[in-house]
Amino acid sequence: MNFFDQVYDLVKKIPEGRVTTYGEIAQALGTRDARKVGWALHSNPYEDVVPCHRVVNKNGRLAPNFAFDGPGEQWRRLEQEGITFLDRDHVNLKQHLFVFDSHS
DNA sequence: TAGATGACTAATA
DNA sequence: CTATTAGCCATCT
Repeated sequence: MNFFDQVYDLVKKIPEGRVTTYGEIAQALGTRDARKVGWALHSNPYEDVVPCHRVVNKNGRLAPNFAFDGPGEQWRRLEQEGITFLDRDHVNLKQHLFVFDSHS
């Protein structure tokens, strides 16, 4: 089980209408490097398997909009799941942040 | 092997 | 809130 698979496994566990941060995933995996998480999603997102659109940075800001099918695609998917936004690029973390129980 | 890069975070201004 | 710096570490060249 590589780091990548662990990341994908966790991301797949994020329920609909929820989002989480790179830092949360990193900690849940016993590391502190959120960059690795970002790199994992960038490298092999297992498209249609891993809901990477539910992963945002600590500020609630979406990843670069061009990281998916097209600009605004991440936003469209999230809104469709019931996620509320502060603006076009920021999800309402306060309401939708999902935390893994691995590190309490 | 070394240096640059990056879907990040935290501290500081 | 933004901008800058530093820390982090796998991957790329």
